[in-house]
Amino acid sequence: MPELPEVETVCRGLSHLMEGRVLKRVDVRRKDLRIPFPPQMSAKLTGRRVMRIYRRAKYIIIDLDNDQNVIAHLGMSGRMTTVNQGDPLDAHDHVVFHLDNNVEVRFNDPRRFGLMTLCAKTELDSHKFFKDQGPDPVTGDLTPEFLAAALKGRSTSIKAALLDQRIIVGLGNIYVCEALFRSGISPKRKSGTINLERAKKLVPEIKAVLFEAIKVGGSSLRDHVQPNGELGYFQHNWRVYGREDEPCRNIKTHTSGAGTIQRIVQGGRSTFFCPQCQK
DNA sequence: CACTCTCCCTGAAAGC
DNA sequence: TGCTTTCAGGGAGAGT
Repeated sequence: MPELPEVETVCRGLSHLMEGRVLKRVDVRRKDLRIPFPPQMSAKLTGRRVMRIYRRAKYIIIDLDNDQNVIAHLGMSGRMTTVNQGDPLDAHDHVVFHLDNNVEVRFNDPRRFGLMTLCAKTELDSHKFFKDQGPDPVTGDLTPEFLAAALKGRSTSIKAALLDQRIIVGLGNIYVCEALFRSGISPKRKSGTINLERAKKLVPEIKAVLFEAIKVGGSSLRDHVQPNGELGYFQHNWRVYGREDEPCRNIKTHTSGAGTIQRIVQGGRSTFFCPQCQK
């Protein structure tokens, strides 16, 4: 599931492959993903040079040599792969970029929760995807003071609040669970009770879990591309996510008997946590 | 406005 | 073994 670190790693791989290259041809192989592709997207991209590729929240931004940006989101099953020109297509290869060095980059997304669209550069900040978004924990100015203020008076759970991209961007289900565990904060706690003292524990752990994942992603992939051509995915060792009924790994509790990781459902989504360590 | 719920989609895994 | 059911989840929009 691509969250901030995976998108960051995909962007670095795409930068390596695509920056400076001309899009010789772009095949758009269906009419939509989560939203329709813009009219004439293939024609609008053909002949353009890729100037820069970067991450904004969980979106991939491709900066072209005209007034346009490509905006892409991987949803939950979206992947970018690279192959040599002419390799057999997969049924879920929805967009194929043919570069001017005979390399192909493909946007593959079986579940089609992803999207790809175009936006004038001057309208990017005011685009509906971005205009209400909170700060970025990695590149932005997320501080304990900001988070405590943003959560003040809210009755919803801290788990739900951290998934809300209007408060802060980049976190998905996995990293929210991991950051709360590392902070010793219960996912069930009301957001409004995250005072400055608790925010001072939480914010550094949000940043740490994301930075660590980006570092692993960057170092585990040669040139950010795996042997199978896939960009941006790597092995993780989660402390709580997906570990229901397994022993808690928090060393501090082991002296008094380790807790057991529990799974609960919040907002229709699984939350993993240690009731003993997280209060 | 704050908050919760439902839906979109397919493939892997679990259940029978 | 083979079929059916369940689950995963980001974000939009509807509903309370």
